[in-house]
Amino acid sequence: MRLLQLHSDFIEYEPIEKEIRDAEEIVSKSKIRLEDLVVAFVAVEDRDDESVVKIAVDEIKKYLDMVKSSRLLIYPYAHLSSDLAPPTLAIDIIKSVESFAKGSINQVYRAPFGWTKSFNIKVKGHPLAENSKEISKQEEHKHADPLHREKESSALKNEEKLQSFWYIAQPGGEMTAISKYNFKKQNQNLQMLVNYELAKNRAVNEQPAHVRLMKKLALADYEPASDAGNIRFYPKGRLMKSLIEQYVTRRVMEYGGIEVETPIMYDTKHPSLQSYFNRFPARQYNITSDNKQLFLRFAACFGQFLMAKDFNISYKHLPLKLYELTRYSFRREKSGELVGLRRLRAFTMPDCHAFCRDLDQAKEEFLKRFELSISVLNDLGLTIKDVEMAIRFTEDFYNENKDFMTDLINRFGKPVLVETWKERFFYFTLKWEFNFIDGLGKASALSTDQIDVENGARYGVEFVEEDGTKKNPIILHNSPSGAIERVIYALLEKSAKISKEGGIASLPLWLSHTQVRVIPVSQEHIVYCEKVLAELTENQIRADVDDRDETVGKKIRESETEWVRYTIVIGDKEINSDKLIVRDRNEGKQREITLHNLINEVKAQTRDKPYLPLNLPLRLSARPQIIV
RNA sequence: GCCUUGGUAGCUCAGCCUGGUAGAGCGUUACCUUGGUAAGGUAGAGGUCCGGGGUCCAAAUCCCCGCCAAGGCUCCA
Repeated sequence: MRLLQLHSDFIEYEPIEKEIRDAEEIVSKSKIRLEDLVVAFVAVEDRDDESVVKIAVDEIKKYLDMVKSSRLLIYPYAHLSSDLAPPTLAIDIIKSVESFAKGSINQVYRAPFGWTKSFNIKVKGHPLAENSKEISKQEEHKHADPLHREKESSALKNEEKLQSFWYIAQPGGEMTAISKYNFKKQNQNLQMLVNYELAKNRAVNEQPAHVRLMKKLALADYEPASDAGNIRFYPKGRLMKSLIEQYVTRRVMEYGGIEVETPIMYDTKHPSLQSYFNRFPARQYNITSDNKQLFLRFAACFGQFLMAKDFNISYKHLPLKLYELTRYSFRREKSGELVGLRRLRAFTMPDCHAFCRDLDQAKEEFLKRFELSISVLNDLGLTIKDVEMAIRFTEDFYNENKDFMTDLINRFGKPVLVETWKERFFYFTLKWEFNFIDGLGKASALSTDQIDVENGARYGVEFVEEDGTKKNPIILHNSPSGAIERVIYALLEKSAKISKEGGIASLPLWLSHTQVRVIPVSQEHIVYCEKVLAELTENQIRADVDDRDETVGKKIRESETEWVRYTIVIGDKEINSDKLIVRDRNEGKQREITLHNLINEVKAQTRDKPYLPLNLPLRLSARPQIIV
C-alpha cells in the first residue's frame, strides 16, 4: 500500500464521473470542502491484504498526533502506484481502513472510490506537512529494527549516505568518539557546539543580547515594511559594515582574489542550475518576470562558476581565485528561524572560489586560506579563543589525507568537532567552519572553506592540462569572515559577554563610529573645539563635537553610553594650555595628553585598517535623532 | 509552518485580571539656566489603545476572526 499524507489548510473535491465500472455508488455529486485536516492519499497494491489495514491506520494515527490534527480524509488515489490491486479488493481494504480509523481518530472522511474527481488542496508549509509511506505485510518486522527510519518525501536525501558519525579531534590528530570524550572546563564552548549540533537542546527564553545592542548603538534595526530578515542599517551601522567589507575585500585581494561582480538573480530553467535545484530542495526568493521564473542568488557560487566556464583556462593559470562580496545573498529561511543579525534572509557575504588543478594544489591552497581566515577574524576582533572549529568530511577523504587533516587541526590548536560520512552526499569532500558561540549557547558559522569535487563538472568549468586534455578543476569555497552582518552579531555578543563578566563592552577602535568626541564646556568654547576637530579629521580620525545646549555632565554620559572611546572636555583651561584632559573609556578614568600624542595613540591602534570619514554631521546639534 | 508571548504617544513601557475621564519615563518644542567629567529646572505639544466583528447602558480592558512582530521548536545544502 502506498500512502501520501498531507497536512492541509483545506481540500475541496468534486466527483465528476465514474472512472471504472466497479466504482462505488455515491449519494451526492456536490462539491465537498474540509478544513484543517490531514489528507491521506491511498493506493492499494497487488500484494496487499487485510493485514496492512492496521499498520496503515497506526501510521496515519501517528502522523496525526505528530501534526496535532484530529481530522482525516481518506482519498483513494490510484496514481501512487503502478502495481495496483484489483478494484474490488482495493475498495474493501480502503473501507476497512476507514472503519478501523474511526476507532481512534475523531473525524474520519472518505472520498468516493473509482471516480474521477477534481480537487483543490492547500498544503501547510511546515517541514512535516508532507509524508509518504510504503506499507507492506513485512512492515511489522521492519519496525522491530531500531535502525529502520521513515522515508519522507520532502527529504530527497539518501539517508544511508547522510548518517553522521561524530568525534572530537585533538591537536596531534587523535580522534575520540563524541560519547567517550571528556570535556574539560576550557572546552566549554566546544561542548556547547556539540550540544547545539547533536542534542538540539537549546531552549532559551531570552532575546539575544546583540538585538538590544544593535538598536541601542543605532547600528541596525528590523524593517517592518520589508520582508522579515531584511535589515535596515542606520548611518553608524552602515559605516561599520562598510569598514568590515573594505577590510575583508582588501585582504582577499592581497591573497590573490580577483574581484568580480555577478547578477543577483538567475533563471531557474538554466541547465546547470536546474540540476542543482533538483538535488537540493532550495529555499530561495522566487520572482516571476514576464514568462521567466527567476530566483535570487543564495551564494556567489553560480555567478562565478558560470563566468569561469567562459574563461579560457590553462593549468598555468591555476589556482585561479575569483572573489565577490555579495550584497546581497538571499535565503528565504523560515520565518521562525530569523534572529537579529545572526540569521537573515538578505546578507552580505564575501565569497572566494579557488579553481585548482588537482587535489594536491587544492590542499596547499586550502591551508593558505585557513591562515587567511584566522588572520582576518583576528583583525576583526575575534580570536581563536572566541570560536570553535568543526570539520566535516567523508571517510575516504580522511583515510587518504590523514597527515593533511592533522596539520589542519594542529594549526587551529584546540580540540575540534568532527563529523564524518561513509559516502559523499554533498558536493564537498572536506569542509571546515569556525563557529561563534553566543551567550545563549547558540552556534553560528563564521569563516568556512570547502573542497568541492562536483561543481566543476556540473557547470562545465574546464582547464587545459599540460598534455592538452581538458579537465574540470577542484573548487574551493571560502568565506574568510562569514557574513558581514554575522561578524557584527559576533562582536556585539562578545561585548555583551564581557560586560556580563564585569568588563567594559566595546568595539574595535577602527570599527567605532566616533573615535574621539569633543565636548565644549560652554558655547564660547565651540570655536576652539572645532579647531581640534579639524586637526583630528585631517589625521583621519573620526571625531565629532557635542555642541548641543546640554550640560557637560549629560554630554559625557551620552558619550559613554554610545561607547565612544575618547572623550575630551574643552574649556578655558585647555584653551590656555597645550594639554588636553582625555577620558579614556577603556581605562575608565581621565588623563592628561597633548593633541599630538592623542592622534598618535589612535593612529597606532588603527594602523593598516581601512578608514572612512564620519557619515553624519560632525556637530551633534545638526544630527537627526535616531534612537531614544 | 507549529507553539508561546506581544502590538497603547516618536521610543521604552504601565494600565487589561476586577469594563466607567488615556498614563509614566525618555525624546521633542518653548523659556530659564552658561555649565568642568555619567542625567540642571519649569511649562507645553503629542493617541485610529494593530484591524474587523461580537457582548454590554458603556470596551484599551471581556469573547471571536484576522494582520503584524519577537522568542522557542524545527531548520540552517
